[in-house]
Amino acid sequence: MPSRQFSLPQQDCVDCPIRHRAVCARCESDELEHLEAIKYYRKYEAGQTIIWAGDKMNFVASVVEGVASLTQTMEDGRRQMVGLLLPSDFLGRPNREVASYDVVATTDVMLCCFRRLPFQQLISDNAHISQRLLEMTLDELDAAREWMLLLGRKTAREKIASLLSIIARRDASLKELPSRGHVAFDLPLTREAMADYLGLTLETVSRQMSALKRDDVIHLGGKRQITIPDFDLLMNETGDDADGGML
Amino acid sequence: MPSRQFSLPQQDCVDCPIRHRAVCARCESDELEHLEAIKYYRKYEAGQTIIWAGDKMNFVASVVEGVASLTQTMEDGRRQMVGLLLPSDFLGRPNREVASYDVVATTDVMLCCFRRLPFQQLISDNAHISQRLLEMTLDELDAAREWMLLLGRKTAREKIASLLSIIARRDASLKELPSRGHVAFDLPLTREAMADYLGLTLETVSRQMSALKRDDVIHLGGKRQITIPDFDLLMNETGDDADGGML
DNA sequence: CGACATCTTGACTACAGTCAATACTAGTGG
DNA sequence: CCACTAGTATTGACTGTAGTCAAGATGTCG
Repeated sequence: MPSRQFSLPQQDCVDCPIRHRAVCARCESDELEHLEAIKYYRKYEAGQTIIWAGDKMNFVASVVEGVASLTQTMEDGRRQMVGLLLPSDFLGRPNREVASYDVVATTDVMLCCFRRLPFQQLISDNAHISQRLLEMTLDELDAAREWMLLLGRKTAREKIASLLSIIARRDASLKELPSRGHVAFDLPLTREAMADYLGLTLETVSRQMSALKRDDVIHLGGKRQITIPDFDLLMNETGDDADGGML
Repeated sequence: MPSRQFSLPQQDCVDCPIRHRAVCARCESDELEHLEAIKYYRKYEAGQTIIWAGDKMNFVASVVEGVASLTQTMEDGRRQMVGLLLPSDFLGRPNREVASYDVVATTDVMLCCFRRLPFQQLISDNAHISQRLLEMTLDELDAAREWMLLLGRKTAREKIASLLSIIARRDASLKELPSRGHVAFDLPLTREAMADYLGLTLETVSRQMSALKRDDVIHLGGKRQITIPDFDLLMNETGDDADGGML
């Protein structure tokens, strides 16, 4: 099957929606010019696999729009999502040729790609890029560890509540709305993707969603439109500290 | 309770056992001098808490000897280990004052500490250190994601087998022995610590250890001395690809 | 030897998984 | 417009793995 990805016309970095959060956040205008020279855009449709584990990757990229997931698969088909890539998140690893995980577009996705070798060169020359990349990697590591607590110790109900609160919160921060009181958002994941994320089966996800609805913690309009009447009520179900912890 | 940690006499970096794997691995001799100026050693006894989550940390450090664990605790006492620090691993996060996790010495531990502010200065000035730190952080992220697959999708038996194979392998690499065929090593973790690592209860850990013994996958001499008659047999129990995957 | 940690084993329970039937939704074509 | 299909989601009945509670066993150190 031929790839459906295609290139898009060059866009100006200064207009970029992720300009101040992505790996290029700290760059000055002359540094941006170097990046402009090696960047190109690619678009993927929802459901498309961007990279298979084991593939050779000749680029790294920032997610500009949409949601993608990193997934590990065992021989017998058991799957675990190990990362969720949102706008401004970084994809790929400098100095590594081969992808470690499957990367799948959960929604339509736009990537800002950099050819890997020139990008590696930039990293060793340019402190602003490598410092920002370090910072972002440390944040991802913190998120991965938070997730390990969820996978290892939380109940199914707590897992669902935690996932909803995470998505609600980042959705709010994107729209610059407060994440308290009444909150509404679109769920960009299928029940199966939620199950892969949470280490559950899709039946258990469905059951717990129904239970949270029955208990008026969430309301559903259609399958994907979520309304949370009281954000504190949801937070009580996550098992986390009431005050949001130290992160 | 007063801290039992104490400082030790200065040691020379060139004699350091982790010289070529730690955050200082890439440093030239003049760069080492800068590190020497801000470093000091600290020793902790097995069982001692090195840092509490929420504590202010005024240093970062490399583990020189011993094993320490990073643990997250929920309000109701449920605990999940989220990191295992071995010799050469890095502790602490530049640009962060407050610790995110409890750090506990599993065995006696020796740290090579750097005062945080001067170290941050070094990172922004010195590409060798920040590049090495980025590389180590990316490795830790990969390990965390491997661990997420274990927590989310593996059975209790597979979890135990995976943990034993991980410890066996790094023990072998430390002693520069092959990790195949007949292998023997000391388990540096209690049953409870294993349970915290694997997202299980200590009873389940004990039962599965007994089961693996019954099936001749492992032999026990005392509680902590593990012998593996055939490493491939153990690998078959981990649920991982036979060929060891792409990592 | 006795005291305390750690570990093992047993009986029972419960939470989430499995298998299967049914419902809902959106898209396609007659 | 409706019928048909395919993908997604819900619900039910049953099973099984790991958790809970509790009693003993083993090991270590004073």
